[in-house]
Formats: sequence, C-alpha cells, structure tokens
Amino acid sequence: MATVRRFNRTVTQRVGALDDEYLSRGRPLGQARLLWEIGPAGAEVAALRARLGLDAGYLSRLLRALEADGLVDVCAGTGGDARVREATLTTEGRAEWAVLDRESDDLARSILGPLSTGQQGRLATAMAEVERLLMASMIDLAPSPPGDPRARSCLRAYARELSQRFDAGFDPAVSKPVDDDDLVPPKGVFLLATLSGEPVGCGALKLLPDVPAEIKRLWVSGTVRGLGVGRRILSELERRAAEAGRDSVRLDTNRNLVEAIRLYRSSGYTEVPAYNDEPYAHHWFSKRLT
Amino acid sequence: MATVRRFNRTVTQRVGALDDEYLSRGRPLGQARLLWEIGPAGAEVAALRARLGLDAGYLSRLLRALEADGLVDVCAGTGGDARVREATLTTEGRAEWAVLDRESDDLARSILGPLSTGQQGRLATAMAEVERLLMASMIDLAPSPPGDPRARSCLRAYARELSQRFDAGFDPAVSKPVDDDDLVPPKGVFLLATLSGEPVGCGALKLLPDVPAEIKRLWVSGTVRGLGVGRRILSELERRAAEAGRDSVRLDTNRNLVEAIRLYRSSGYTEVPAYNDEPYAHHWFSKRLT
DNA sequence: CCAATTACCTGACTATAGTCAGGCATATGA
DNA sequence: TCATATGCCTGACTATAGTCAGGTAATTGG
Repeated sequence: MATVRRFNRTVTQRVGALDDEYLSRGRPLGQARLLWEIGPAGAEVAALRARLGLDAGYLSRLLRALEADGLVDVCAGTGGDARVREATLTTEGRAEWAVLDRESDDLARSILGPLSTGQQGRLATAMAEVERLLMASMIDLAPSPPGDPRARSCLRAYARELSQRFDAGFDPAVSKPVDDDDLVPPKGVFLLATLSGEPVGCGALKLLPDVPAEIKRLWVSGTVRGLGVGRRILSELERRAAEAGRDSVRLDTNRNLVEAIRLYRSSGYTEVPAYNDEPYAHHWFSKRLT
Repeated sequence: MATVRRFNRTVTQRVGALDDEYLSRGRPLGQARLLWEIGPAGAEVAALRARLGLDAGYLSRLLRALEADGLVDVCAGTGGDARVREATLTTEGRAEWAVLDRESDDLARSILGPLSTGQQGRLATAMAEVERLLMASMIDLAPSPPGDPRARSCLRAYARELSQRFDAGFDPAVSKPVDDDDLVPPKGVFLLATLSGEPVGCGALKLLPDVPAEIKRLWVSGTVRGLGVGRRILSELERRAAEAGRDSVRLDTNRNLVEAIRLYRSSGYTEVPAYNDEPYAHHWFSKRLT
C-alpha cells in the first residue's frame, strides 16, 4: 500500500513531467499527444476521443489546429458510415510524428543512460511487470446486456476461437443455443471485462428455475491472457450465483480448451457425468458454492 | 528501450491521470498539489518552489488562494532569515490534507483491489524496484564549487559519518587538511551528486603538479546507498583524471569503511604501501588508468 | 553604511484546457 | 418515411496554468 503510494507520487509525477516535456516540443501538449496518438496508420476520430478521454468539442478543435498546421487530414473514413471520420497524418505530419518518436527514444535513453548494464536489465524487467499488473488491475468487470456491441464483439471472438480450436470446427447452429434473454437478470447475467473501454473478456451465468446454475461463454482475449482475468470472471459469476441462492454451479467444456479446464480444476470444480447432450462438450464440471 | 517507452506511455499517462483526479477534489490541481506538498509539518516557500518546480510568482498566487480559503498560513519562518517564509496548514488545512491523504490511500486500494494476493505482492515488489532504479537514474552528477552550500552540507555529513564510524572518532584538525582551492579546476575538481536538487553524494579529485592524482571525500548519503552512486562518482573522477593526462589515481581510507574498500577493490584498485602519513588511514590504494 | 543580492510579492498579461448548447449530415428502426 | 439517435463540428464561454517586469523588505559583503 505504502509502496503503491510512493510509486504513484514519485514515478508518475517525475517521469510524467519529463514525458510531457519531451513530447511537446513547442507545440501545446494536447496537440502533441493527439498527433502522436493518430500515428502513421491514422485513426478514427471516435477512437481518438476514447483513447485520450477528451470532450468531442475540444478534440474537434485540436484536430482543426493540426489541420491548419498542415499536419493532419480529416476526411470520411473507409468504413461504411459516412458520419465516422478518420484522421490521417500528412507527409509533414508523419515527419513531425517521427520527430516525436525519436524524442521518445531519447527520453528512454536518458533514463537508462546513468544506469549500469545490470541495473538497466533489472529496470526493464520491473517496468514490464508493473505495466502488466497495472493493466490487469485496470480491467473493469461489469454486467452488460448481451446485445451491447462490445458484448457482441466478445461473443464473435469467442465463436471464432472455438472454431479454430475444436477438432472439427465450431458451428453455432449445431451447439445448444443460448437465448440472449436468458442472460439478462433475473434469468441470468452477462459479464463484460473491458480495458479502457475495449472489450477483453466475458462470461455468462444462466439462472433458470429448477435446474442448477450454469456458466457459459467464458472467454478472455489473447491480449490479456495470463493476468488472471478468467479467474476473476469465474469467481464473480460464482458470487452472483450464490447471491441468487444457488448452492452449486456447473458447466461443460471441450477437451481442447486446456487452460480453461486447468482453471476450472484449480478453482475447485470437479468432473461430473454429462448432464446435457452438447455435441461439442467432452467434460462436465460442477462446484459446490459455500 | 521499448519497455521503457511502453512504461512511460501507459503507466505514466494512466496512473498519472488517475492520481490527478483523486488529488483534485473540486480544487484546482495546482492548489491541491501545493496543499499536499506543504503537509502537516509545513514547509518553506523556497523548498516548495524547488519541489514543485513552479515559477515564484505563480507559487505566490497559489499560496494566496489557499490562504484566502483559510487552509494555509504563510508567515516568517523559524529560521534566522526573516525573508524566508514558511507555509503551514491551518486546522482546516490539516483536515483537508487528511482528506487528500485518504484519497491517496483509496487510489492505492483501487489499484490493488482487483488483483489476487500473489499479484499484489509482485506488483509491490516491481514498483519498489522501478522507483529505486528511477531514483538512481535521476541522480545528477556535476562539478560544483566546494564552497556551495549543498557541497558544504555533503562535507559536513561526510565528517559526521567518519566521526561515527572511525574507532576513535574523527577530528578534522588531526586529519591531513584539504584546501578548498585545491578542489577547483585546474588544480582539482569537486563533484556533487544531487537528486532533484537535494545533495546526496560527493567526491573530489586533487590534480596537483608532480604528485599522482588523488581521490578525496568520496561520500554517498544513506538514502541512496546501494544504487551505484559511489561507483558512478568514482569512475567520473577517474575519467576526469585521465582527461587531465594522468595515468593513475590513488587514495587512502580507513579500515572501518568496508563498503568503500569493497568498491575500490571491485573497481580495479590495488593496495599499495602508505604514500602519506594520514593518521586515520589504514589502507592505501592505487589504480592505473588505461 | 551602502551597493548588491536574495526571497518573496503584485499586477498585468497570454496561452492552454476544458465545457456547453446548439447545429448539420448521416444512419437506423419502427 | 419519419422520428430518433449518432458522430462530428462550431461558437461562445470560463477556468487554470504559466510568464514577466517591476517592487519591497531583509540580508550580506565589502
């Protein structure tokens, strides 16, 4: 706790100030950050707004300023929706971006410079660890309607992954269907994990009357795997099942999903005989909730 | 390198923004930071200016604003100089500070909250390591006149430490004296190590004609020991000796300064017969500069 | 004792950050 | 096809951050 506070205070303040200083060479910081965030690949205005957490009006103004300087081009995006606009860097803008990129390198060098080789290695390791764990801690887990676009995108990714990993692919039409309505309270719940707005995982709980509570659609994006997100979702689903008065939960899974199976076993699930005829399932698990 | 950049970008930005948000509850950020920095113990205005890196005018204005809100009292300090003013928190100010302190705790809790116990421990370890090494990397090493107040404070600390650690104490009058003038180019150099303005170490080099270059007054503050500062000072002194055309450096030391002796040996120094009659010395070392 | 310096304060600025209501064009769903 | 929602833009703001040229009182060094 004290460590976290010291860290926040010194690192954030000092490195943050340095970073800002390096980034804004003459240009206002807001503009520099925006220019940097657009990047050589360009970006949609909405995405920029989300990433930088800016007011739509303010962002628009910043874009106009960069446009006036001839660094950025904002025009209708490549997507179908003509309202969505895309910001791209002009040739000058790309040059400017490259300068920022070099500044960023210089800053990193100036931090590593005074350290011995051994210290540099230790710093890199520790920084990577901090970043990884802070990422994990910033993942937000909240109920969401299963029809929400971000939930949908998780479910698509889930189906895509199953079709890659199952021996004979995955056809949703063959699998036992789950009705969206069954994942809305009080008949169930759908949890969505997001990292600064981006969907990175999900899990669902069916709480139908007269049958045991069942866990469905547990999925974690590859970008955040290994951070304990799956376990967090799972235990939150269990908590909600217990809260609803259930004394056990069960689930089925495919033999190829080895990490998931490992997660279930280490979370206290025990294998039980098949309780349904899901064609893609090889294992059925159950856990008593205390 | 890439790790440092990623770290700067994500951690600094995200945690920094969070930190600011928690800190400034209604109040402008500048004021909140200042209030926090004054702390229950109070602080001199000059110290605040240095720590926060603010313009004198701006700081003054912030203090007036806090004074107008009845949170801070600025009056002549306890020191002798009546120009130096000291800011202290009023009762209300202390209450406000306590709130900030709690917010800071809440932020730390909100970061640790979503993590498992194991992850929390790993995060704390990694954060401490990052902070330690960043501190090391922010230590600035530069020549300074030996009469500078910060240099003086280092030399006082050096003498104090010797008197604690030598078997029979340390009396500067008994030791071979070093004239300040001999530590000013071209007759020598005095290096001062500072961490955001605060003196944390020193070292000197005598470059008198006709005798080998000699290292004197190598000292590192306890607060930054173990960060390789001593080694940095030592090798910078060697570099300057070589630059001045010398092909070796030598030094004397007391048997109780075991870390120093270890540093000299591991830096390539070899013990040589006594080359002076310094009463406090037990070991004499020399190193050839390549 | 006087000139120079130091520590802080004040007034008068400019620039950047951020907000809000309203507007236009496009898309969507009944 | 028409009401409604969405994505972005604009104008008109306010607040905060930051700078700079003096100014005053205390201190220091000759």
